[in-house]
Amino acid sequence: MGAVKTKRMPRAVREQQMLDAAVRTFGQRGYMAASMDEIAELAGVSKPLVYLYLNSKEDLFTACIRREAKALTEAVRAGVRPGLPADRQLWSGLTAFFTHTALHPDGWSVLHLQARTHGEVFAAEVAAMRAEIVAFVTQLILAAAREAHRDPDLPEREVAGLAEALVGAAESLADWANATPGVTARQSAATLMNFAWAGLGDLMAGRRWSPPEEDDSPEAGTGTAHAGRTSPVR
Amino acid sequence: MGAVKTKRMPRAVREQQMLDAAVRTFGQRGYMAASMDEIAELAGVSKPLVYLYLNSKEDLFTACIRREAKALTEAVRAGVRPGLPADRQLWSGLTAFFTHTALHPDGWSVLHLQARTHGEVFAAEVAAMRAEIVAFVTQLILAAAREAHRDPDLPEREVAGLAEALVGAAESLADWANATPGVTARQSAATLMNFAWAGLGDLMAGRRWSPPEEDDSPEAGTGTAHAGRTSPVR
Amino acid sequence: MGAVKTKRMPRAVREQQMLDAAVRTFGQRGYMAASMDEIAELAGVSKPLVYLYLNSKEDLFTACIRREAKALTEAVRAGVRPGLPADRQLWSGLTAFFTHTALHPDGWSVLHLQARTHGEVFAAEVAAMRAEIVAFVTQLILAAAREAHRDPDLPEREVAGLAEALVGAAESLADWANATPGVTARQSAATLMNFAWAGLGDLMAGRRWSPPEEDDSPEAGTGTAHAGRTSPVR
Amino acid sequence: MGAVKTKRMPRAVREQQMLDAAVRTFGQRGYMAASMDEIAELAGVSKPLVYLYLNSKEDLFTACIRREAKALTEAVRAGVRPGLPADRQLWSGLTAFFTHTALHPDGWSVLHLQARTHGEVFAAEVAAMRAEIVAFVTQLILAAAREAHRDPDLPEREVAGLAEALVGAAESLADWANATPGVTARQSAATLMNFAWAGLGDLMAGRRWSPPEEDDSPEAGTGTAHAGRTSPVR
DNA sequence: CATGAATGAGTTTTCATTCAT
DNA sequence: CATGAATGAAAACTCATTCAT
Repeated sequence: MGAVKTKRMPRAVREQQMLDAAVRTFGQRGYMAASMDEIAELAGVSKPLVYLYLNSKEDLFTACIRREAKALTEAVRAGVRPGLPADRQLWSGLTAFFTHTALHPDGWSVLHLQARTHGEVFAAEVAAMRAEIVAFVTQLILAAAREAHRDPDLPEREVAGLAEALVGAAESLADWANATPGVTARQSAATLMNFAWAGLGDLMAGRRWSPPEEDDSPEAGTGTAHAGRTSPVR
Repeated sequence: MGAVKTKRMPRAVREQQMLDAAVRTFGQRGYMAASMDEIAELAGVSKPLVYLYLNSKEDLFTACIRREAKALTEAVRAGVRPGLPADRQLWSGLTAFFTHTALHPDGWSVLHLQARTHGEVFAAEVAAMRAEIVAFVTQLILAAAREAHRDPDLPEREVAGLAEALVGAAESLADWANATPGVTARQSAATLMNFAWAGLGDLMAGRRWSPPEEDDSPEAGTGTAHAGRTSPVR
Repeated sequence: MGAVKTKRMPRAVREQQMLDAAVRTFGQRGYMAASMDEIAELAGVSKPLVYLYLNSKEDLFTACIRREAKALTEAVRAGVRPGLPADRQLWSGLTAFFTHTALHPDGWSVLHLQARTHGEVFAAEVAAMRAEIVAFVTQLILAAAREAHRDPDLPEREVAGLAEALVGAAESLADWANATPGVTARQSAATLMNFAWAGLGDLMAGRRWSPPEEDDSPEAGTGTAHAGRTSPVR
Repeated sequence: MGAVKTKRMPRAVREQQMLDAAVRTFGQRGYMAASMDEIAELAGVSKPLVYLYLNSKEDLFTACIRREAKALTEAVRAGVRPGLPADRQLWSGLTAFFTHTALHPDGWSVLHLQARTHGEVFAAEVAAMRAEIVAFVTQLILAAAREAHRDPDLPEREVAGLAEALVGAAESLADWANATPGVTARQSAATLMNFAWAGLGDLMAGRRWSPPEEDDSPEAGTGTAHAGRTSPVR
């Protein structure tokens, strides 16, 4: 099993083998630490062929990102049954998401860790995919409100923030699940539903948690502590 | 401000200057893209001195991680008043967390992005800090249950998952807040409390979201879908 | 015009197409910067065919040099009418030379620039052609002396030097004309005749310019100034 | 004798050693065929040091061109005595030129062959130096006319052409002398003076060689032969 | 201590060249 | 013959790291 010296393959096949090797190497070593030598060897071909087909390290990384992003979004889309109620849709989407990230940890590492730490160009590539998912979740939250026959009086901006939080929590859980042996996709999904869905329900019912009035002084000894985004020390 | 040509400083001070420069460079460029030349110049010292004090690039990076991890945990700890009810404690802890990550974006980048993308050794360093914070949050959740005079009958394992989710969501929000102008620490904290605390409350009241019985077939055609962390195809 | 997809041409024709493409590419890019890929594509054939017919890049370049050298010498020869007086013969030879180099700038670039800058082997190839032309010019100078019924008492060696100078000046002028828009072949030839022929006439009449006696000290402080070709410092 | 492993030299000295090695390598191999490895080894240093001091192959080549151009122009300038009559000035300038090119054949190859065949940027660098020399020669021709108390009625443009021809002839002769053992700088200078100076004298006296009226048809069989710069087949 | 001089070992990338079909 | 698949060898360039002064 593994890279048997198979010669003379059609281009399309070889390209996939190269992408497989690249995703694995980039996912484990990181973009910069991954060497084209290693990728070529893992793919079972010579370096010039990698360049002939994929042009450059940058292009190769971009191709990886695109392929993995497409695979992930399609897995999630395929996992969701359009007709179901909102919570069921969210559940099945999350399950598909955690299943896919568990089956393709290197692809997930490329998307979630590597692509975001190695240049705006790559980050933008992932941001496009993420935006699509956030939009999907936003629709689900609004649908849930409609199903409950409530007018949650939630400003659009807040809904966006909640969707962000939910997606972000899912991403973190995926990392954690991949790093923690024994956690299944269903468990991750259940944890997240329990953690968030009831909170969302309360929110839509108008019950929200109110912060106390200016009681704190974190960042001990610093008067500007509550300033949040005041220009940080550079 | 910055690298004034000041001679003859005690070693401890010089080391801090070097770490300042290193955190900033690693945070902005990434571990591999950061060059020792740049760090030394930014610190206003010669390269051999950096090696004399900090041995190697790896050691320097590790030192950065340790310093920033310590600073972050201490900031959070200092923000929490032990006597308060659990929700207030969580609120103040989150506010301290978001405040600190906003004031030290390069340090946060080193901890959350760079350390996790450049080798197991560095990742382990951060994992230790994270474990501490997760433990703290776990205590809060249990305290909340006690305060509600309920026995939520939550298995330890599930509590751990919830704490993970909460911490993970906070991390994601910190990234998002740092990348989105105009979001204050208080706002981030409020969003997260609204998003999660009610869900936690429901959970502790015994109301939980129940997944449907084995209805899904994610990763179409693959029987191992529910296997979560079964060894992925390598 | 150019590489139409015409199949099944006789070998000789295909070879000429390849040489056309090669001369053009070598002339414009230079020997090393020219890639076999580019040449094959410009010739409208596949790379292996180029190797089948012409063996290697070196052989291909040599073939280019030979073809262009032959074309140039034949053009000059064809331009000269054997029966005319020496000055008229020189004039028509020069005109033919400047006309040819203007019509085939890439060929001229290959001969005069590229072949001389990329290795002894190629330079020798051109040197052979040049020797032929120099010999022809030498004959013309001697003929001119005979026509003038003078015995100029020119040592053979000096005649050789003069022929060299004339040919060299012609080469320089050809480069200059090719780089300067608006200069015709007749103009170049006229400039050179005016520049040199009277000088030659005077020489043959025994009037020569005499250098002063050892007055100079070029290459200040170096006693070897008059040494010309003594082995230079290596 | 040669590159003894001398360590720890001041930067200025090492840079000259590197330029020496580079001029020699570029002059003999050509710009593209010269490898930075070879240059570094010949200079007796490691490659990184070459890059540290001279940035890139392009910059290194440019530095070579500049240094050699400066050396050549200064050698010629130093060889000319301002007070002398024009022919004596030209004689001493030519002698200095041929002496210098003979003593520094690699430098001359870099200037005359390599720099002109490897990119506009380099060619421009040499063109500047050449323009300076052509201007100097132009002044000499005009001075000669003045000394002869003649108004040669030569249009400025024609004088420029003659200066070009003279400089071009000198360049060609320098190449030839460097390739032909036994030719001294004085001999080259004398040949060129004999070849050209009398011709110039005749020209200034109003005696010029007149081409016959449209008698020729070089480039046998081609009707466009006399067109000089008609667009060549591309 | 501080610093300029110096390098070993690696990186990405390109190209002439060949074979199997 | 024609062509797509494939590579050995080398090139330019970079960087963490170390001494001698």
